[in-house]
Amino acid sequence: MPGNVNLRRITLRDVAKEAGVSINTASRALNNKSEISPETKARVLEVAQKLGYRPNRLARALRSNKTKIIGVIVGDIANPYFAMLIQGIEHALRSFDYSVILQGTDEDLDREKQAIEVVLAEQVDGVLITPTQKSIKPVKFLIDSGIPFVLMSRYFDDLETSFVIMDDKQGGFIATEHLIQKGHKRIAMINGPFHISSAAERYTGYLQALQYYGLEGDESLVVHGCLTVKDGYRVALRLLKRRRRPTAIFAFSDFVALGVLQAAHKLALKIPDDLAIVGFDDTFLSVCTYPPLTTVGSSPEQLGQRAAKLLLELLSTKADKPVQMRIPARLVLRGST
Amino acid sequence: MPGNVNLRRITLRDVAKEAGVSINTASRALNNKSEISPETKARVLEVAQKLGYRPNRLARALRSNKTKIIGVIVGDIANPYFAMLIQGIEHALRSFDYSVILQGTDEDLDREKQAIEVVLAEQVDGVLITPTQKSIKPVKFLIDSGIPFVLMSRYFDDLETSFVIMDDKQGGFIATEHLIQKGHKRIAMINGPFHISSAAERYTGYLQALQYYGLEGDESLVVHGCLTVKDGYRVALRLLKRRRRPTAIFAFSDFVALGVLQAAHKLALKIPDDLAIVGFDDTFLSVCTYPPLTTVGSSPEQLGQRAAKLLLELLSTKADKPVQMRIPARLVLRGST
DNA sequence: TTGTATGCGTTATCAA
DNA sequence: TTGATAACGCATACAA
Repeated sequence: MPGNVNLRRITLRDVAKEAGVSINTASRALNNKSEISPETKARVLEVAQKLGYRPNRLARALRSNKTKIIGVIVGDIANPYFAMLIQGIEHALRSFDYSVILQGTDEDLDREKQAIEVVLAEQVDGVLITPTQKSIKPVKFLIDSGIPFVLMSRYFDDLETSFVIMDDKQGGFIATEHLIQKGHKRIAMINGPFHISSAAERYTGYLQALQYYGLEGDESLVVHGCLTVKDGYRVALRLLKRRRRPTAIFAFSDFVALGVLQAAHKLALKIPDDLAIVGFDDTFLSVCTYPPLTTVGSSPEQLGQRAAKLLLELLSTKADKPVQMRIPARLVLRGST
Repeated sequence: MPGNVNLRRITLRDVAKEAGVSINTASRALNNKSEISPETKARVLEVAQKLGYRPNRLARALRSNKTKIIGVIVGDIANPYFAMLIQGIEHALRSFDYSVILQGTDEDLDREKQAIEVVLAEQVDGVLITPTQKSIKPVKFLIDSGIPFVLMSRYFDDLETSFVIMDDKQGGFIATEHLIQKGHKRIAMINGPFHISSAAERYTGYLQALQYYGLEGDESLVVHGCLTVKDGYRVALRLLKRRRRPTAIFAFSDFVALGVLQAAHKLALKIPDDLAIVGFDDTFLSVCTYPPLTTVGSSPEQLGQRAAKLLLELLSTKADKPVQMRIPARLVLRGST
């Protein structure tokens, strides 16, 4: 780490001069181009090393139209699900010399548009986004812009884009199935906002499981629109105070399940005896509670990694046909069921 | 949102030509420079608007040596404390047209060095960092590099840098004082790694409070080195299984306190009757548990915001003397004490 | 295999 | 008040 405060930054020109070659030869040496003799290349590399040359990414980006930066847009950074997603992305991109510019939308449409404008303004090479799905417009805008992007966790049925999502329908099914097999008959679902594809699909899976096992659904046991711990707490409290209360709750996410757990504790219900709870996403939260949460999914980190890798492929191959991945959900048994 | 796929991006030259002025006049108009007639300026602005001109940040950055990007380096993005910190930063920077490049260190020294190299390579205008403090080197390197930066949450006693931290000593004091006033005599502390300034200072505050109120400390009730929920769980379990177990635990963070809570539930201890718990940081976690956590601090979001604003000031004023802020800690009473 | 020269889109320095 | 022109550091078409 040569920390040269005063010295001007070493440029390619410096390296070239010192190595006694043209600036262009130096460039080729450093970029692993083929048309160059091994000796020259070695010499240039050595000099570059000696001088502590660091390419100016700005200049390179300006010239090559590639910033090596990826725009990442998620709902809420403080939500553990997104935090883990981001970690996975960062992890996957690190080794490929890509950086991440982060934007949060707070699940707000205007903020989503704004976030997209920002990352486009930064001329990122690609975008990873969890769309709010409050409108299809921002994503359409992304398509029109021509920039490669991958949707994460959510997708649009009527839009031909690349995405990496969970198999949410299946996830909803196995979560519900599990509760049924544990003997539960009154299974509530505290679901996310219905315009979000994952919420809609998990709900479908829930219904299918009930039907498959011959249980009749009870619409009054289903609440949509919950995203936060507070939502989960509030709704669970209401459901659990009913006369014929549910004996099991399938929550949209671990985050929401945390609120359910809180409500259960508040009402002094024993978990899982008085109430069984299944979360979703398999975030670290699910092992942080007492009892630990039974949950469905596969680590958000993995989803983030896959989305990042997919985007990189899209960037390199220029393949124009969208790639769509559904990660199978699995049940992670812990103490809450 | 004019989404022009095919069309070449509008440049300053286009605007200039269309407005019938020189490229340079156009530049002045768009950058609010003074030496320009109001009419010309108005015309240029209008044309720019009509054409949907977006300045190329890369070119601008290359020329002006200002990327309008801030490097943010934190321990662990998935830790709610850091997640909230990041949110605060993002929030504060958004309105000033700065973007954020994010790097996580996992509290690892090599990764910290690497992260710094990355943000420097991206030529960020400034850095916000929560140093691992496993070594002073990375921060020294930052100093040598000449780039403006602000330490967050942690500082080095023997280093003259700008920082924004909590008043951790005071925080440790009031947390402990609160427990003492609740009648507790055997107060354990599950502390963070001692090389981290906040851990060291909270411990000092803890000791001072004990002394101030005439309680004698018991070294066996103090454990350093805990950062995660799992750490908190493991250590709390051990402490609580002792014959003479503590009746209160002061945890290094809400995150650690979550583990303590888990252990308490596991042992079927009633909170706060059998065991009182105080967390630290006032993260959203503290309202997500049952019972909600009494905690100390002031929202990490605020700290992030202040650090970001301070950095912006440093960037604009070029003031060379470090600015150091200590945010007073306050006790947030909730259900766990 | 190597070097020369040009341009990426800005901002800044000078003259006009 | 304006305009021509030179950078910024790099990559690349083309010539040698």
